[in-house]
Amino acid sequence: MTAEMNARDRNILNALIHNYIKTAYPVGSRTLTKAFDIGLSPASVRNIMADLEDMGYLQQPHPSAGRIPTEKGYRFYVDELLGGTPAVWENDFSIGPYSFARTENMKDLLQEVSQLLSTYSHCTGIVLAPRFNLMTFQHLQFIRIRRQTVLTVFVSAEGLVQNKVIQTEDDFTQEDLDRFSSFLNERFRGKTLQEIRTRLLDLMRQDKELYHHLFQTAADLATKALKENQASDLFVEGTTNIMDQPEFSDIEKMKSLFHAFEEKYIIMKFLDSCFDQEGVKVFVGSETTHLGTNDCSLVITNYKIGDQVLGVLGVIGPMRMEYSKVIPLVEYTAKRLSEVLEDDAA
Amino acid sequence: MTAEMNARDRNILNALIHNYIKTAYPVGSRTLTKAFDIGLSPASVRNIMADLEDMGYLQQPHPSAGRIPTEKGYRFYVDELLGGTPAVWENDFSIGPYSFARTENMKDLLQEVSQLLSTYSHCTGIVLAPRFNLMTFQHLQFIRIRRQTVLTVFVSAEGLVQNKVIQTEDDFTQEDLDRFSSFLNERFRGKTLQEIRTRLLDLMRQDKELYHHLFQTAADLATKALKENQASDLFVEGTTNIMDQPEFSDIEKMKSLFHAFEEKYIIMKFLDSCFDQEGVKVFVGSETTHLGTNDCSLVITNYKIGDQVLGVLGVIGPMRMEYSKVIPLVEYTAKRLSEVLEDDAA
DNA sequence: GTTAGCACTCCAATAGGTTGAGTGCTAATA
DNA sequence: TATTAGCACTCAACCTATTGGAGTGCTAAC
Repeated sequence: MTAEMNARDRNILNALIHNYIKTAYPVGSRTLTKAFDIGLSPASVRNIMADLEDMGYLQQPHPSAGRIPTEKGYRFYVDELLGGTPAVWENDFSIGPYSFARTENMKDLLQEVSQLLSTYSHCTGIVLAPRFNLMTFQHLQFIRIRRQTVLTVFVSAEGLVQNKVIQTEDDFTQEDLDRFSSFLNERFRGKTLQEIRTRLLDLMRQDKELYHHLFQTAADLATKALKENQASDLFVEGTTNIMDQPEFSDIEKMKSLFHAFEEKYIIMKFLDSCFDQEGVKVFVGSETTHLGTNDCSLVITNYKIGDQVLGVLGVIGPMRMEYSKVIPLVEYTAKRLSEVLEDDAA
Repeated sequence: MTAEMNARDRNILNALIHNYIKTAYPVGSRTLTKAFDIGLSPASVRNIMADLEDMGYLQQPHPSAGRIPTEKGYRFYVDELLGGTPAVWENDFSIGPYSFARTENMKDLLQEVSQLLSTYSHCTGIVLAPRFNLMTFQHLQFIRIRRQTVLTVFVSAEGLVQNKVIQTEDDFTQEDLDRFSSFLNERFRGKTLQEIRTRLLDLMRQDKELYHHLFQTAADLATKALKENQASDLFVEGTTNIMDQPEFSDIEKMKSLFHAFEEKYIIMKFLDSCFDQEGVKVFVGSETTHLGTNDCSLVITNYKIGDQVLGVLGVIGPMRMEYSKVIPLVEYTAKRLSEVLEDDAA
């Protein structure tokens, strides 16, 4: 039953999926022989298509219609038929003036990247901002806002800025706070937050008497300031692109997807789980069910500085998306972003 | 033709619009006499409805259907039929636990307000963050990021924080920057940015020799830091609520509205223009055409500290929205937000 | 001025008929 | 044995009545 696929079968499946991605209509045997130069008659193609359906790669919307790919079909297409060298598949994906400015503002940069992903893919672009945890300490500043209330400003070496308001037990003057700041900055610059946090914990656990009061207080403030922050940001752009896709003429499907766009943590949780996986990952159909949808695909990869993974970016679109363009696009974009950030950090 | 409307006409119009808002179906004469206790027969109601149609308040989707309100009808309903004391119309709009915490983080607060507006209105909530210009100076801090690059952190008395990265001609040490900061903070605390900006301009125009070098440089940095910023933020929540409305089963209509949600400046520009108008403003149908839609209504008002208007908040929804609930909701929310901010500033 | 009655209109839902794209199967072909 | 031509069949999509129901406008009676 689940026999091995020969070259001819693969060829047919490939052509059919290509055609369906382009037209969004079920593909019949005749159409296929006309559009692609397979050296076979429609009748032969029909036999092969019937086999492919038996194997679970194709399905018929209704008994006398053409075939459309199943989820398994897409999976096979992505894994086997597109080959192994993404950048080559369609490196003519007319990237044109695809270069984002070395923006001073990290948020603007990430939003622009998301925007570009959406523009070139005609789907929705997503960029998960760097995880707070993984950033490198550059500067921490305390600013007195009012009694017992302090604004903390953290600047990472990567250029990301995080503000946080904290409450303190004592009421410090700005001069006190400045002293804490410079004390911490001297010691922590260049270390990752993760390192710093564990070190802070260790030190604070030790006997208070052993340490200078200044240090104790500064460490306390720093701990509060650098505490695992509110979830980092997610940039979602080009959501309206998705409304053009015929598969979303069903309002209910669209609603569940937009719900995920609105409640960003849904998507973030998903992206987080793929944080450490290398290379471009493709999730098809029910593999994205955590987003509240079964009809979407997700193409993502991570971006980094050196070996340090920072965040995740990619594209959300209908299952019937142009993988042959989107996968290289996502790969290329991540590479470019990594480069830009690396230049910046240098 | 456009004769004066008598009490009976108004009564019918009122009942009809109420019914249509509830059901979203065209309302016939029979339905009306059954649902509301008007002391008239369907035939009489029909005559009146025909008059109201002549006057432009009602229309028929097709010749033998019931009537639905026109834009003019809604306008009249909002202006004349709802009466003049919003808070009283339906003060039972079950506000329940409607109280937002005195959040430390202004952004979270405004987002929460937007969320609440959407939840209670079943439409989309929008909150325009305070205009940068109108805020009161509390603290300005400079943080050296790298050569000739400085992060400026501005804290307003209202509790809003703005970060901005600027380039400088000279390469200052952190000590230099700290001196500039404290110099400026001493002089400017409590003044509005508008005041400060004009004063900075005046002073910088004067002969450089007259002034201390420190002041010149500090003023230069401050000018850059406080320059009319990127547009302030807009918080849009509950966009999926709108998908439930039958009027948006037409994807094209929905798309244009979501386009406005995505390109926030479209909405912001509109809100900006209503900045100084007192009280709750209602825009019906084509009056919201700047948002790229003709089928929506917008209910907004401003919020403030004392007499100082800070920003704008409100609700976007279909023309057929529950004005009698939404208008008091918007008014009440603005009042509550103003109170919270006032408490905070004190 | 109000209302009952009636003829009329039009949408919406239903059923029947036709078309066209596509299939599966079988028998003929290379 | 693999491939193909031919044929009968299926089903969605479309068009065309047909019907039922809700609602109107008008007129005549109250």
